[in-house]
Amino acid sequence: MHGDRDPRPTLEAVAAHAGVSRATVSRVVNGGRGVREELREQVRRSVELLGYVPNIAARSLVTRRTGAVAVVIAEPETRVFSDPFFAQQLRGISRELRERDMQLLLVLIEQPKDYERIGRYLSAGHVDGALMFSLHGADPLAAMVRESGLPTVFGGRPGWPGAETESGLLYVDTDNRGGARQAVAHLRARGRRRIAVITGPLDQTSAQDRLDGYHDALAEPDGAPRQPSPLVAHGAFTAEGGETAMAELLETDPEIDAVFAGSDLMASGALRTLHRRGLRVPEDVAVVGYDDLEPAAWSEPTLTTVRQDVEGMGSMMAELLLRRLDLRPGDAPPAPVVTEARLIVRGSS
Amino acid sequence: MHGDRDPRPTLEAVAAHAGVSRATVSRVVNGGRGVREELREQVRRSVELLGYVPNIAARSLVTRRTGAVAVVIAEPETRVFSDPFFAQQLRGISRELRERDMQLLLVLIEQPKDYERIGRYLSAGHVDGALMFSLHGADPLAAMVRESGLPTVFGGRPGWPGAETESGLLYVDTDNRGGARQAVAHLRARGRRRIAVITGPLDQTSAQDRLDGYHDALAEPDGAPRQPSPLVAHGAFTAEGGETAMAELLETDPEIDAVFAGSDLMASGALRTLHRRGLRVPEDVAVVGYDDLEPAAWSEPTLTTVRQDVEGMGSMMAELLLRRLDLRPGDAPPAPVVTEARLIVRGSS
DNA sequence: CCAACAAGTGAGAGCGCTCTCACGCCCCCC
DNA sequence: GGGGGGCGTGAGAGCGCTCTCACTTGTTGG
Repeated sequence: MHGDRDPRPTLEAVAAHAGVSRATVSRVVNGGRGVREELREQVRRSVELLGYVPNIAARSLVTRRTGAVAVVIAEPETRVFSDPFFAQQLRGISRELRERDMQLLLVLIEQPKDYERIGRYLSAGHVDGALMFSLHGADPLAAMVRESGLPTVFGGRPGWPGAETESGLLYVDTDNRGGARQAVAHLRARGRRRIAVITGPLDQTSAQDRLDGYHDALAEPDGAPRQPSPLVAHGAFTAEGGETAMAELLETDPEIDAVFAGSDLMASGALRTLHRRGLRVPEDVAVVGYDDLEPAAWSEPTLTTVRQDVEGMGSMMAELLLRRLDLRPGDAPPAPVVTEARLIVRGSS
Repeated sequence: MHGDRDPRPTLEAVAAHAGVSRATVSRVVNGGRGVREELREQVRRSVELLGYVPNIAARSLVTRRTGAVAVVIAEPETRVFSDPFFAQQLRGISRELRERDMQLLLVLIEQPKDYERIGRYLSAGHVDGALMFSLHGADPLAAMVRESGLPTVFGGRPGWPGAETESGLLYVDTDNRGGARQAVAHLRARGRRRIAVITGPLDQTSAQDRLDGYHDALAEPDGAPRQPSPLVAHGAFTAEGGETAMAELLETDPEIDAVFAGSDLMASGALRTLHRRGLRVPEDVAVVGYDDLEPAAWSEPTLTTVRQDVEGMGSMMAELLLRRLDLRPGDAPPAPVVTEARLIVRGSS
């Protein structure tokens, strides 16, 4: 019942079995360079036969590498976590790490008091690097990471003051601005002339960038008359927020004929408000979302939205971090990555 | 740039600084029993001053404890992972583990070939225990775990052949059968007399249990005439599945006046089919879901559903595992936990 | 033919910690 | 007053691994 997992063979045992020294077995186990093919094969057989698995604790004690990467998800609001987004990124990350035999340590931050502890933890050398998500504005973690020197890759462009000019900062972002621009340009191409925007919290660069893209698109000359002024409301990336934002917008300007929501969730909220007011989508008001989450394809009508390769972003983050970890003194450091965003046209526009 | 995280003080350094032996510092760091209060305080000061953090690799090398728990999510279908369910459970787990200074190793299984590797990994002593989710029928992991003797707690009652009688099996489940019974009883109380059910994949106990609950409720005498026969369709726990299942049901029996879907997702699919056929909800057909996920509250009409304390289940799983790990020879082993399910009545019934 | 060198292998130290054991001290009891 | 027991402390072994260094062999060039 108790599981006799202990009599695990050690390097020593394998060495004895294969009739070689510990050092040789170690060499074989770690790549096998500099060992005669014949011997190598013999060691491999012994490893197989005895079911040898290296003890990572012992290994990392001497190599000073833990073989683990922390994935830190700061979650001041519950919202963040019911988001399929993370799940998908995590998946990409997991795949990449698994290929490199690295472990994924999941660190969830819920309360402010967790911060200090986790900062300590991360700088204590328990992991080789960290992946961090959705930091808001000047998140304390950012500073901690910088001080500790822990190699870190951020999910989404960090937005703390001075982040743009910080050198060596690593992140994977999607082209939020370009995606938003596409969305709004699409609405204009459809003949919409009073296009509103519902933004997320502007202390996240993704929300700010999407808003910027909206402005970009409005400013682009396309032959049609310019929209008198931008129409902006804030929705906090939640469905409820989208609902009230849409209501506000209609209050401000009942003539609105299109709305670009900074997330599918907010778009779904907006849709509800429009339904309730008896406005038809897309006939009266066209709606475009952002993210292309599953529900986007199910909503009534199906949602035109902007898709990003979420899983790919996850694996890129991991890859970037691994490259950074493998960096040799002479090498050029890796650079941030910005992935493409693509408009998916469906029924709502 | 490179982060000079290395000159971390060791036990030795703290001992020297405090003028005591390594052993004493170790004692203080690990609970401080058997050390004079005065000395203890002095050691604590040194620890604080030098910023000492124990090297877990060294520690676990000798204690044979890793201080880590694997959370294994087998995910043959993508569906599983876009499910807010896991996210919430993970959160409960994370909270519990954090309190005990244990680490959460996330292990995602995507491909069949991952199984063997992960089985090896788990039995290799890299973690002290494992938490496993949503195993289908006779998942290979179950056998691996059993063989390796790795302490494990399952999320959801395991369903492999013989699992019921296996002693020492630990899991946390919700009262699926009771929840389903409540749902269907509620429909009958509302005067519905032709109640259909849309089930999930029956190789998962949760789906089977909910179906059993449906049958239970139909069999309960309540004064009203008995429904001639059960009406069952399968929906695979997806929205699309719910959609087609509902269509099949209406095909079979156009007189259906209520449907109990084994998940909110399937209920939302059913809702779409009903809409499309011009059937009104709840006037013509009442709908009840299961899970109480966010979208349940947003659908049109809002969905009557069965709620379970997902986050609580997560922390219970962790707690159960930790109790199991701390078990001393004489102690009574912990037992599985089944949490309550509660019907939430909303607009669709 | 021997020095110079490369390649393959083994011996041994040591990573930072825990834990057993022995030692010294003080208190108590006969 | 001496022996026994408890408590607090330190010395030292050893967890399983990697890595440096020295050694042995085989190969090459002068």
